[in-house]
Amino acid sequence: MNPSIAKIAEIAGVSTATVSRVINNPEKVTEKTRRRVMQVINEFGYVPNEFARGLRSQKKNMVGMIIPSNKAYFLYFPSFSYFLKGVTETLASEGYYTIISMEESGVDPRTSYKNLISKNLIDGFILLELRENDPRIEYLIDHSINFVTIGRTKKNDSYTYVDLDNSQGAYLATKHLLSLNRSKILFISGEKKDCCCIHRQEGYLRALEESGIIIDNELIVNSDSSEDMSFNIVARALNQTDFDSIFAVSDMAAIGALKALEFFDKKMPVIGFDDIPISRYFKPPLTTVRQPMQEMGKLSADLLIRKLNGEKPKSELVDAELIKRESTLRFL
Amino acid sequence: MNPSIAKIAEIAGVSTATVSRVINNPEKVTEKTRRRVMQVINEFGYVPNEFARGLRSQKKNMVGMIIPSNKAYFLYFPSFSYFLKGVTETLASEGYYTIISMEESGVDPRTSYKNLISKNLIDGFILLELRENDPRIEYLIDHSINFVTIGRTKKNDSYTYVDLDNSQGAYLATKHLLSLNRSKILFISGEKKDCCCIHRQEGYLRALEESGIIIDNELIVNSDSSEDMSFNIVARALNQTDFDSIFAVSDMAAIGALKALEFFDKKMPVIGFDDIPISRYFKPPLTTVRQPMQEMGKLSADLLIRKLNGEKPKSELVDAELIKRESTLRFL
DNA sequence: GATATATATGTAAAGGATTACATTCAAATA
DNA sequence: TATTTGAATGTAATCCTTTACATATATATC
Repeated sequence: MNPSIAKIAEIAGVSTATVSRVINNPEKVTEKTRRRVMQVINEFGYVPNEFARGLRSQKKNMVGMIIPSNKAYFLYFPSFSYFLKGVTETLASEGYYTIISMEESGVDPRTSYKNLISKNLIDGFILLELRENDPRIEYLIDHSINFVTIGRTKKNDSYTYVDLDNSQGAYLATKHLLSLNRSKILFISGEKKDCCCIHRQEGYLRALEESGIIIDNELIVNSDSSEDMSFNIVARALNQTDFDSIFAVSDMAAIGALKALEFFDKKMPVIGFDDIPISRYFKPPLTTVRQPMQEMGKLSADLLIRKLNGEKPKSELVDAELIKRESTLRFL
Repeated sequence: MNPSIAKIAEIAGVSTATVSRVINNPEKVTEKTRRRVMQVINEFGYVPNEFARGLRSQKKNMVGMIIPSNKAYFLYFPSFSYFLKGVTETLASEGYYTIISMEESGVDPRTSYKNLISKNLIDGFILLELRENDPRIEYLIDHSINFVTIGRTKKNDSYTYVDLDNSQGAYLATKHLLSLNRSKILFISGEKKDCCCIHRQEGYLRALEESGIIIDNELIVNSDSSEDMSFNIVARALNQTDFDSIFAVSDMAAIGALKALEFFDKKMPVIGFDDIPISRYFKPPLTTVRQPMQEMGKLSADLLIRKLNGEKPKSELVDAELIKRESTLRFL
């Protein structure tokens, strides 16, 4: 079907080695022969066979991404798709392909990685939904596989990450609530081991401390970030705890909170995190913290490519943006 | 790193051919040698190198999916992610990998396909967002590349598709409005060439005709399915046209319509299409038509696999489901 | 028991590139 | 002009499988 390098070489009157050089190391070839070979390549529409190339050179031009398949992640997906766009477009521009698969639930999170690695299919990975002590990190380092994570663990000097400055995002959100003269802020966090949540809690605490407010541990609650659990948490808290505003670690949790408030006919400012599309359309529209998803996708792909080229790029922390909407503004 | 087939063969005391048979055609090997070879394979954790395999056998175990990158599609993504889950999990279970990339805007829609095909990287494709006279269909048929489409064109006997029964979905929606004693239904359609829209319009017309209602072409309007355009359409229609309910071709368009109604302080039943997550959370919660996305993903992957195995599977039409919510129920 | 047939296994080519090493050729130096 | 040096090109091995074909072994038939 497609002509092989041998055919191109024959027609151009050179060896296959020279054709290969024209493609991969043009500087090692005379201007004159380069021209001639390129002409034949173009004329015949020759494109190197990726399988042959990958087999011989061990460079596969493939990057893997294994997507968490829990429901929460899916709701979050609209923003995620911008991330995906950033990743795939950047990778494609450097000749890499993106292989995706879904995380299998109920198995060791390393299985999918193991699978792709042992098949010799992948140059590197982009890791999503990082957790403290994530076993994938050690596994990939042990197998000398290149990777970049989205998010970072506490011990983060042994790998390259792209992370939202979650702490700063939470700090902005908390400051915003403080500026509305709310000081008893219920913080609905997520799972304890979730790296994002840890940093967000940090930002929340920092803002409070900065304003000289004494931390009340009663006001910090863990959840699974779901709407339902958040509803229940707020419903219970309304009886048991004294609070005047809510900062939730995800938009869905914030929505659950708003529903609980509405149900019990209470009103107070609520902030979420992520800026999923629902937030804009919810009534009241939800104040939230937005991540530059596409940029993060781009960045992570960039860093990975540089790692694959043997560089040691520095990790990146990107800024969060507070999006103010009715759910807090109506308390101005 | 990973042991090669030669090493396994040596240790098991057989030829590489036999090892290969154990893996690919176990029925051609004695029970006894199969056992022995399998034991060595397991012991050393041998996994065939996909690049070598793909090169030699021309079976690449890769399926490509090129994702529309327009904003509308991204909002729709949460459901799309279920589709993706269906696709990747089904493909993975048969040993296929999923390569994704983003459609480049402003270029021939065939470019990305061309690229992957010429690199000899892909066994087949799943095509999204089909249009009437979609140039990709002819292109792929011409190059004898296997593919399955989501959606179908008018002329659909030359390829295999999975499609929602859009006509039936629209029929259900229209019937529902009729049951609320609304007969002057404004139909906000999408782009004229969009296959979905064509079928949805068909269902709308069928329901009306069945009830003996004379079609008023004034009531059928094309749009880009966006919230804004839909808002404007309804705003204008309120002055110029006589209608008592709205059926929009997408949830975002329905939301635009609801906002326009609210803005002009009018009330009437509105139905959307797709059941994006926003619909459930919008006020009023939106009546809409749901597609079984995960099932469609599964089905399309199934059909593609069967095509790759040389079968000629029949296309599939799946049922739509009407999800009744406040946006119509409050007019009961 | 000899022959024909079927089954299991082995040998080696092929798939299409990259690349270490060898060779050729031209320019630079003495 | 003879010699050295460096750049351009070619030769052939290599990456790791699969598979057509050849051979060996077991089974069935007469």
